[in-house]
Amino acid sequence: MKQAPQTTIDQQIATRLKALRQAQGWTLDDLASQSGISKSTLSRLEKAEVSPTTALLAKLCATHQITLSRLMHLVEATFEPLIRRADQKTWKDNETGFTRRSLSPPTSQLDGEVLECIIPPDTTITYAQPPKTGLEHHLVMQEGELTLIIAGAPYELTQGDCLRYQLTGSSSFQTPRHSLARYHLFIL
Amino acid sequence: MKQAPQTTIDQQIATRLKALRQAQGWTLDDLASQSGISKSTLSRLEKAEVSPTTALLAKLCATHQITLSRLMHLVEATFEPLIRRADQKTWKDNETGFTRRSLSPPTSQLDGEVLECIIPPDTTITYAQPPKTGLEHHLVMQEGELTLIIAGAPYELTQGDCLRYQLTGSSSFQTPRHSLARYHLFIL
DNA sequence: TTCATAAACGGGATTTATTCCCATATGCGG
DNA sequence: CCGCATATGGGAATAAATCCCGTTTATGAA
Repeated sequence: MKQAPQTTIDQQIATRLKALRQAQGWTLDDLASQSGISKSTLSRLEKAEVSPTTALLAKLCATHQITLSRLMHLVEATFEPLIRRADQKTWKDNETGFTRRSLSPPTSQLDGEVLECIIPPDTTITYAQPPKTGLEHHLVMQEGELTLIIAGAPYELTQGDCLRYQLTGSSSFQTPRHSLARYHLFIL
Repeated sequence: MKQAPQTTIDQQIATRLKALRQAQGWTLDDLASQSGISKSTLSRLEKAEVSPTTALLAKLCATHQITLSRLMHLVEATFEPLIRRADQKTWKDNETGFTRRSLSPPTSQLDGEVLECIIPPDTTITYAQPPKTGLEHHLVMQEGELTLIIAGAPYELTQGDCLRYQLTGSSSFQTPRHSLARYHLFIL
């Protein structure tokens, strides 16, 4: 969910609360009956027309199943804009040697995420199901060669090629004997 | 706007028409009065409960200021998933030597876009206004050094660093004397 | 061509969702 | 303790989309 830059803390809370509600698919009425807060108040809250009392926030957090501190954290958390190469978290699968480096890790305020992946030569990695269906992927080959199969269709990629797809089913990544594959993956 | 994968042509048209309407900020009523089509029909159209007649589509296209063929193109256009390095369009500013290569060009069906940019040494590029405000950028340095100023804040980037920001104001890109800058830019 | 069936369409009522208005309550500073 | 600003709840009003039903139009078979 994209949102315009906010200024005051109340506005940040407002948009966050609205997102929380809509994430559940609830209407103001739904939330009102569950939380015991009138929908009028909820409406004004989400439009940041009033500054909510802590008692009220506590009730809301209760129905949303999150702690007050977590809500505050969600709101305050100003994501780190710059992530140095040295600070990027990497994860390696020791079985296959597959390396996944998080260049731009997920944040509650951003919709996109960037990874750098390295697959050693002569390796096949298959995902039966996507973590979340319909995610948009842009894959940019940096180095080496890679065959991937998306929804049954095979693609042969070499350096500089770019493949876009919306992942809804299984996917398979395969490197040839003589070459690894290093690529950037932009997910949103 | 993200959309789940569609199956039938009517569903594709439906979501596209809805997007067109909402892009203008129009309600069903607004569009109804402008196009001379009842909002009931419009509602059913956008829910793909009926298959629109061509006469009706023509009226709609007229109010949306697009040709019927263009609408059909928008709908049918199945974006090219694979863009080979050799096929990627590049644009070069001969004044500054700034090169911009479109790795994953914009498509009506995708929200993200990928660019590879190269700025020669000792060059400064300044944008007073973003093309569209609030766009989310993920910049990954590939090679060289770059100083950029986003909303007044300066950042020094070297190979492998990643900078994320939502562009709302001016931005400035500057390379040092001794080094160019090559980077990937993910925009959504 | 004609008839039968199915589907699209328009008008208006209905439902759903949010915002506005006003009265009441609750803090907070002097 | 008083007064003022502000939050809150109830309910009315508005906004927006959907549903229902009668009418029209297209399509296909005889």
